[in-house]
Amino acid sequence: MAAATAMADADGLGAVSMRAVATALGTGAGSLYRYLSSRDDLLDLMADRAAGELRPYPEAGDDWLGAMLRIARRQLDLYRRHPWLVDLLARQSAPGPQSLAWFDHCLGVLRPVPAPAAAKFEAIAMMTGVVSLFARSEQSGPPAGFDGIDMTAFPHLVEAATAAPAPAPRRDLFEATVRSVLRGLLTDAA
Amino acid sequence: MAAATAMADADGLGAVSMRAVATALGTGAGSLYRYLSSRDDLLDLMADRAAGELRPYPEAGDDWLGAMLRIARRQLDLYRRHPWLVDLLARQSAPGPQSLAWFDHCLGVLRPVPAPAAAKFEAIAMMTGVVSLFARSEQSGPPAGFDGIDMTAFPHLVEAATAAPAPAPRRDLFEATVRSVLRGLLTDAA
DNA sequence: TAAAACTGCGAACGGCGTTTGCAGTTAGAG
DNA sequence: CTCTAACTGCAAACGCCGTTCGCAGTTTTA
Repeated sequence: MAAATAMADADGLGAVSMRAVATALGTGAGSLYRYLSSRDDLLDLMADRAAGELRPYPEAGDDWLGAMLRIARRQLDLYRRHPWLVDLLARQSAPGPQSLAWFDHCLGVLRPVPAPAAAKFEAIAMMTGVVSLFARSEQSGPPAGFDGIDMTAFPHLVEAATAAPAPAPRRDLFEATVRSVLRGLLTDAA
Repeated sequence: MAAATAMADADGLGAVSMRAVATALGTGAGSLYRYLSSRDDLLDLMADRAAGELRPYPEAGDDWLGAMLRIARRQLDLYRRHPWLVDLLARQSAPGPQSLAWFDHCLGVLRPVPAPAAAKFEAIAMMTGVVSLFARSEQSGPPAGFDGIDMTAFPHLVEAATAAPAPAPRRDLFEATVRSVLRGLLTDAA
């Protein structure tokens, strides 16, 4: 798991092949199957191990929203450290103990919130999703140039591109989004 | 593209192999490279073709938020029709003409909004991301059973699971989330 | 009519995840 | 102490994958 994680951090999930991991461990590809049932199994273990890095969990003072925001920031940091984690979020596999512990802590933070359990599940999932969106947009950099495209067909795009570069008031986009999503999903006041 | 799209709709992106597409077309795998530079190229073309299904674009009346919500609903419908599109969102490749046209239309809808162009870009991207999160959560079904796990370590999870099944007030979660994200990112009132 | 360019295509290459059978080692029973 | 059974590490092999290549057959150009 350590070897595979190091390789994924450096060169992405695609670099984590059974042969590469085995080579890093000084053995053959087939040997890994004494300890793992499949490559997906390895990926699951890596994901749960990384989820352990979310500790220590931010504790809720009297305001659950502030605690959830700190939790979201820790998630974002984790996704920055391990960009491949974002790709693993899509997969549907049984969550490991570390992931469950984190989820349990979130439920604990949300305990004073008067909302049904299902709503809290959805809110936590949506928060994780929003964090992953920000992580991904940070990774992918600027949105690719429009080279060799007839721009006359897209007037609004041209207008926006030629506008003033940026007045840059820019309050914290991440915090604002997470806050609005959580408040929108967990409180009656939309 | 039509053959590949049909296969992806039926069995997911993994079923779209060059050999499978070629077989459906009654030829060999290598022959496809006379028309495509790579498999990624095929995927890009499929994505842009699917983006064409977003037409006709909902027109903005006097309220841009309502128009954006209708646009988001059309996106969600598209992702339901073509679940594999969600997987393609992660890739960073030059957007095709259909995608650009859609994006341009969104900018047109947002024209009366007094926000910098960069904020509008971010808002549209975040809306697309949120839609993809909902599409994905619909696809993946219930979040996998907790079989053979020591639940005593996760008290809040147990409490939430054993709580009343669901009071089910449940206003429209999708619309509420999209609305809160757009208003949060494009208006001064957070 | 000859030459040049282009098209379709099957075979082949390297890499992948995974399976399998074989040596070498360890553990247990008589 | 010995024989046997179970387990471990491992390299070779299997069937996929995306992609490249060279060869025929056809069409365009001179």
